[in-house]
Amino acid sequence: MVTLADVARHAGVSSSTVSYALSGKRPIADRTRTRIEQAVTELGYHPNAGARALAGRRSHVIALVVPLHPEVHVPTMMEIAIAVTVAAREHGYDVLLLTNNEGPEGVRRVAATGLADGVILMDVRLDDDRVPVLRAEQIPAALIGLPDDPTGLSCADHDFATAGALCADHLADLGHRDIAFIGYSSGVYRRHAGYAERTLNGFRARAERRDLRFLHRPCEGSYESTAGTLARILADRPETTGFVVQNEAAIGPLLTLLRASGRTVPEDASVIAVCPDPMAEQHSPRLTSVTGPQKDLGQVAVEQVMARIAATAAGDRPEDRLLLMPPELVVRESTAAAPRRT
Amino acid sequence: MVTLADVARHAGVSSSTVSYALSGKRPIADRTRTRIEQAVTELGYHPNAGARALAGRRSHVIALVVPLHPEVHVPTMMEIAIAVTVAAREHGYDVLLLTNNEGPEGVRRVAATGLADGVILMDVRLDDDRVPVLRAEQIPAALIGLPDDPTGLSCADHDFATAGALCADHLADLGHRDIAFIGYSSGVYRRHAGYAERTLNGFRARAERRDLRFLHRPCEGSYESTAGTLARILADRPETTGFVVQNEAAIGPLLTLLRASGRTVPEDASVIAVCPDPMAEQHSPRLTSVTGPQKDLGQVAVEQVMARIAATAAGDRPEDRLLLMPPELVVRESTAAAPRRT
DNA sequence: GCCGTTCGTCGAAGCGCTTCGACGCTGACA
DNA sequence: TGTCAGCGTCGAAGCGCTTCGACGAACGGC
Repeated sequence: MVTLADVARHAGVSSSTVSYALSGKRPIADRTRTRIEQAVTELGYHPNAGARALAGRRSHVIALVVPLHPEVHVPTMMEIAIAVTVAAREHGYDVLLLTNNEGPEGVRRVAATGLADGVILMDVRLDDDRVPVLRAEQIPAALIGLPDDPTGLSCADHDFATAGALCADHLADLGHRDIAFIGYSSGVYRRHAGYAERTLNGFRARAERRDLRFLHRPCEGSYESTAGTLARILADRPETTGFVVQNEAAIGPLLTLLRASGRTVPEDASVIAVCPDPMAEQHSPRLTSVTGPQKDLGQVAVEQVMARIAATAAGDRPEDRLLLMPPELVVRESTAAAPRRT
Repeated sequence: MVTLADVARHAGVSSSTVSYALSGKRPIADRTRTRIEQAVTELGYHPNAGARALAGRRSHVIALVVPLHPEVHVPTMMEIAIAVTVAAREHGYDVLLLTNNEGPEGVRRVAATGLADGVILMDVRLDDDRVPVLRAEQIPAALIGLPDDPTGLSCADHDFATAGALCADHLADLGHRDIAFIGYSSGVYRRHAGYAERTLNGFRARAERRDLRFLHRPCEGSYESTAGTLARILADRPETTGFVVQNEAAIGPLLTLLRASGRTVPEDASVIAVCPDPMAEQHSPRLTSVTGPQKDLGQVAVEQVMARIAATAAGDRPEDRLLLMPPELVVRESTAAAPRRT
């Protein structure tokens, strides 16, 4: 193993000089620096992470807590996770993967042991039991999602309320009067997942303002459950012509079932999905959809933890940030003017 | 911050005694140990990870390299990743998330800096450029997947060749003579992803032995591309009655399209999927499928790195292990006896 | 009753890095 | 010409933990 001292000897300087040359925290003469850099490559020096963490009181690692619920849409989550690791690397940070099955204790553990300098929480519930831990231990953190009380925290999320409102507006503009909102399974709502509740609330408020009649139906997402959900909707409200779907798994079945029931999309029924663009693109017909960029969410979260880590290290009180990213509605082939009433 | 020394003072012993009491590496009197444990909880002591890594020459972290290719099935990958972190925790290890966009250099980096004690590689290609790095730097590693030359490595994977053979046998047993194998996009085969090639080879060998006629068609998995693929299959070989699908994304479209073309599954066409059980369950009709357990793969990989880390630390040469997990065929509703020839 | 063990504990020496204070130099300014 | 402010470098003191060797006490065997 090559150490700092080896590099120093090889370059004919003291080890503190090498340290400063590599960190840039003090000015070093150009000649000296190049000599050191050369020694580094010649010897193949890699600074020891443990020693660096110990002496510098920074592990250069952030923890990412990923959800385990079968309800979350895994590719979406994964896209955020990847964006987080990539963004973290740009700050010289690595990402520790934490699952939720250790509970809040896991978060405390990695922070208390100094394994991680900060934490990013995904799939934040309104009353999330990890949040009190963050506050009590003053752990630099960023949440992806919104707890009920975000004071003292940095949060980023899509503006799902607006997303819901956009759906209502779009269908109302097209002349639809009876809408069905097909959501996640009821467990998600019971768990108070913010994204589900906020979308629904945003939709509901705008729907009422626009004089829409609507039904909200949770749905497991399997073919059978979607069939049941749709059958009940059509039985309760046969005049329904607009569908809002916020459940990635239910989209495919819904389209198949509508077709099977003799309804053509978009001539007889309009479907608008709250889902990522690539997913909207791959169905047939391509779906009008509402979404925000996942990647940016991950990046923003990283910036937020970094800011909090820096502030905490400097002894300042970190600034709270709350960022709701505006969603965009993309009109594709699955929505059209409501059919004339018969 | 509470340190070992604080605990020692509080318990009235030396800090080395505390260290030994907590690690169990030397016998400590019961009375002393309980006193120490009490001090630990009273003070809320958490050992500092950096110091531990530095002094103990072990970071207690393994790196998990996840693929970025859009072709891999994300939920499957994530299931393995979760299984890995859970299994690692049981060994007192945490998991560092690495993406492939740093290339082989990322693997070298985490190992050389001592950030990670070992590495788990997912989505291993036959000629994987990370493998030479593992060998050159003697990095304790476990591969999920199979490179062309596994000497000096520990590998675990599903036995995809057998999976392919099971598919051929099942359809042959049911009397099908003309089979179409719908695979991943051609990029996957070009990339020499082992799982794709091995399944196909296993299928091909058994198909020939059983006198089956078959076509292999790569497929992107979108609705449109699946439609094109199916149309071409039926044009080239209209007498095709059996379908093997190894492409999670193509399953839904394929079923819809078969139905649309007037073929009932399983009466007119049998479909067998190489995919995880939950996915097979959620289609309609439920799919006969072949798969092995993802979770076990993650666990096995963790055991393998742990073994190699231990061996390396003890100065021994780690033992190579190659584990191919036998797949299982579950008959559900999508396969039946071939229709009588007309 | 003496020796050799084993058990339980201590002290000290690092692990490889960061960082603080100090110090010699050069150059600008009065 | 003397002074003072950087600049560039060095030495040393830790960071909090593990681990090695040592040592006293208790104990069994002859």
